Parts: sequence; structure tokens; C-alpha cells
Amino acid sequence: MDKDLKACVAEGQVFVALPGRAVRARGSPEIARVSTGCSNCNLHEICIPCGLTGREVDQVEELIYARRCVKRGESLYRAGDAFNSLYAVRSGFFKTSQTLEDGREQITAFYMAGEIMGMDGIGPERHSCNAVALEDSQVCVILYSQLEVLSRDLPGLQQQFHKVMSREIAREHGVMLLLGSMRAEERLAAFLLNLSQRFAARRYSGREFVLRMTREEIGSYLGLKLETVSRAFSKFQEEGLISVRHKRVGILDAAGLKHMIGRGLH
Amino acid sequence: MDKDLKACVAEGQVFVALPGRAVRARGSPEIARVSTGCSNCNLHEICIPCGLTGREVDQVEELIYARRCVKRGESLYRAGDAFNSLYAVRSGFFKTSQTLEDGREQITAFYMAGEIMGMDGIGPERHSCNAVALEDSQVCVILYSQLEVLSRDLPGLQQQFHKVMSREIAREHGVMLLLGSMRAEERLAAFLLNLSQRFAARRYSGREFVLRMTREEIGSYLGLKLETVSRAFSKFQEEGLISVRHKRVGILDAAGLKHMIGRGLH
DNA sequence: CCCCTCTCTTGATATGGGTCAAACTCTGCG
DNA sequence: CGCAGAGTTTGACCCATATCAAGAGAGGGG
Repeated sequence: MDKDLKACVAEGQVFVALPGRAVRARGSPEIARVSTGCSNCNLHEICIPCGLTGREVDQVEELIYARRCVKRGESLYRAGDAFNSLYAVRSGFFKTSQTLEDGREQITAFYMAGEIMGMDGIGPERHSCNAVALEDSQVCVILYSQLEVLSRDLPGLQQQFHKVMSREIAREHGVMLLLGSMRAEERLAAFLLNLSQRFAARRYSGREFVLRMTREEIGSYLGLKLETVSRAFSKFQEEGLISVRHKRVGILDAAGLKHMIGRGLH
Repeated sequence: MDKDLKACVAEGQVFVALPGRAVRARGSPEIARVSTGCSNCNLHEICIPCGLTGREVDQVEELIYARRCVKRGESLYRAGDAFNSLYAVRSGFFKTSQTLEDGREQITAFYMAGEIMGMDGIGPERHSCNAVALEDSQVCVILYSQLEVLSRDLPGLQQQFHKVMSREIAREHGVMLLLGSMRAEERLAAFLLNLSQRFAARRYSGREFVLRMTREEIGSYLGLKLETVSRAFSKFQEEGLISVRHKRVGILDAAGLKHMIGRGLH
């Protein structure tokens, strides 16, 4: 794993020093911990430490092997890479995608702060998709082997980790429903409402936000072409459901958007 | 959970006595165990006990709270039901589906012997989809609370469980690729190859098998209408890739099927 | 700060798969 | 054993979304 670190540095990826550790070695753990640990992270209600006691959160901090910066457009990992760790988004925005031989790309998820990436790698022990930053981002690197060990001692951590995986499965069921059974406009409405909720859960505005992804990426996620996405945006705007100006979206009528999903053709 | 059992019995569901337990109480554990336990189950290489030592498998057997019979067309659980247990398919065949308000149904998975159902319920603590038997089936009921406890003591069990969840995530990524990026015939080809592999892994013929689901159910899973599925079957048959006669399918040219996936339009 | 490139919008046209319809074929039940 | 109903096949037609095209706008790198 130290090898892993060196390899990454060699590739030009930036690692953030973890003062919590460095300083602890110098003998003033409290202050150091507060400066970067999970307990001080404003995402702890969403991320892995959710529901744990203060003491437990301190132990979970030990899982964070490093922080890693990923610039916009760069890969965090690629399909086929050996699997060692999960990644918690600390800041920024990611997409994961799978590719067909002829180059067709399917985006399988967008990840924002507090969400965990890489769980599909546990089974095959290698990553099965590509993770790319959509803006300059930072992730917490969670060594999976340590997570396994620690979650044997902390039932709360075990539970939370299982819930995180389970929710990923449930989320994907939702996407399958969307891709398999919804029409273009329903898909986009569901997508916007989902983004809105997730921003709101992070105490950002759910009513107004900036899309981090292009129309093409939205289309890839929703199984549509970018032109279809663009047209649906325009139609929603005409109907007063949203306001769009390029990547800036305002949700004007969330109830109206909800209402158009799953109610048949009219 | 005893309540759970009574409720189910009241609904007319059949439970299979677990002689392993009853007999153990009478003092001859070995014989009893062999008659029904995981160690004797021909699925143990696929199912939860995969990779565990004999001694560990004995402990895992304790997880199986009951066996339950589900007749063709009956529900194992429904969306909204409280989540208590996972289910391992012992014999038979299941579908899970999600439904939109207007009745559109999306089948999210088909499960065959040795596969684990219900993992999407862990996070929300209730099932989020419906599980229906496509033929008379039997499942092993795995109490989730006990699985949590036992997997703290058995690292091998913990690992295997994480792998099972992870593979479910990876499988769904594959389905998303299929639904979002493939054309009708590619989808059906991918579906048939997947079924074929899974039958083969269970030492059934991967070259010839009987579909347990209708064209409509295949269509629902693949995001297509039943007529489209039927036409694709006919086309594959004309091209000599498969033989179909209603639910009986023969794979005549697996390489040919593989070749038509992900290679662009021609 | 400006240019270049990437992204987005909108229109015209094409088409894959959906919809509707009818006939055929199993299967299971009386 | 035969009938009813569910499931399947196939044809004709249509529509939602893809495809192709062109121009406008925005933002990031030098």
C-alpha cells in the first residue's frame, strides 16, 4: 500500500498531508484531529461515520489512509485497476462509467460529497468501472482491508457500511426503473429531483444549483442523447417547471416535476 | 421474528421443518446436519458459505432460520414489508420488480439457485421491491441480525457477504450498461449469454435450457416490449445463433452472440 | 483579456422499437 | 380429452427519440 502511494505520486496525483497523524506523532493529538478528522468533517452525518459515537468516530478516522486530490477530468481509478480501497468524496464531484468495446460509454453514477465510491470492486478485487472527477476534488482513501478489520470490532461501523452498500443497490434499482420503464422527460425529471434532494441533504440549496456534468453526461446516465436532454430542459422551462441557463438550474415547481413521473402518458 | 413466522404461516406459506435443528435437540447433531445443512448443499460453492472451512460452514448453518416454500406466482416479500432476513434460493427461480404508480413494472433481477435476494432492504430496513417465484421454489431464510453478529466472528463469512453485495452492485452496473447503451438485439444476446453462464456454473447445461420467464418478463427486464423480444428471438434463430421453441432455448453459436454486443451497428 | 474550443440549442429528417391487431400454440384444468 | 386462457408470433403502422446539421454562447488557458 505504500507502494500504491508512491505509484500514485509518481503519476502526478496530489496527496494531502494528514496533519492529524503527523501531529499526533509529535504528541498533541486533540488539536490535530480536530483539524482534519471525520469528527470535524461536516459530512459525518452522510458519510461512513453516520450514527457512530464520538469515540467510534475517532477509530474510524484511523481508516483514512490518505487524502487524495483529483483534478477535473482526471481519473481516480480505472476499470481493471487492482482494488485496495474505497473512496469517500470529501469535496468535488465524480462520475463512474463503463465502456463498451466500440466506445459507447454508460455513466453508472454521479457521486457528491460524503458518498462512497468503489464498492463494485470488492467482489472481483479489481475496479470494474472508471471514476473521473468532474471538478477539482478531494477524496478520503479508505483502505478496505482495515475497514474489514475495524468493522468486526465496531458493530455500528459494520451496520453503516452494510447500509451504504445496500443503498447503492437500491439506488441502482431506481436507475434500472428509470432506464427500463420511463420516457425521456420522466427520466430527466427524476434526475433533477434526485440531485435537488442530495444537494438539500448537504445543506446546499435544493432549489438552485449548478450542474457539474455536461448534457452529454446527463444523457449517458439517463440513456438518452444530449439533444434529447437539451430539448427536455427547454420544454421544462417553457412549462415553468424549472429555469435553466446552461449549467445553472432552478427548480421552480418540484411538485410538478414529481407529478409527471409514473403517471402514464398524459 | 417468531411473529414473522406465524404471520407467514397464517398467510398460507409453507415452511419446511429443519430436521438439523429438531434432531440436534434430541442429541444426534451430525446425522441431522448432513441431511439438510449448508455443508451438504450442492450450492455451497456459489452461495454464502463459499470459501469457508467445514467448521465455519457448520456455524453458518445456524443462520438459516427456516426454509420456506413459495409456489409459482406467489410473493416471497413485497415492497414496503419490514426487512428482517435475506433469502438464499435453494431451488426454483424468482424475479424481483419495482412498480411505478401507473402500473408499469420493471423487473430488476432474476434469481436462481444459490443467489441471495433482499439486500436492498438493509439500508431502509424494509424491502423496496417485490420478489415473486416464477416456479415452485424453496428459499433459506437468513436472519440478517444473526448474519451481522456471526460475520463479526468469521472473517471469511464477512468477506463472502461483502463480495455477494459487491457483485450485486457490479451486476446492476452491467444492467445499466445494457439498458442505457445497447440496442434491442444486443440486450437479448447479453441476457441469453448471462443465463447460459449461470446455468453452466450450476452444472446444468449452458447450451440448452428452459426459460422460466415469459417474453413479457424478459422484455421488462431488458427495457423492451414483448413483441420486440419475440422478434429478436426469431431473428437469432433465422441467423442460426440459437434455436427457440417457446421456452426451450438452445445456444448454437455463443461466440456469434458475444460478437454482436458492443461492436457498433454492423 | 481574448481567442479557441467545448458545450448547448434548435431545426429537419430518419428509424428502432412501440402499439395495435389477429392468428396460432401450448398448458393445465375440468 | 377437449376447451379456455395464457403466452407467443407475425404483420402493419406510428411515434418518441436518434441522427444530422448549423449556429450561438461560455469559459478556461495562454
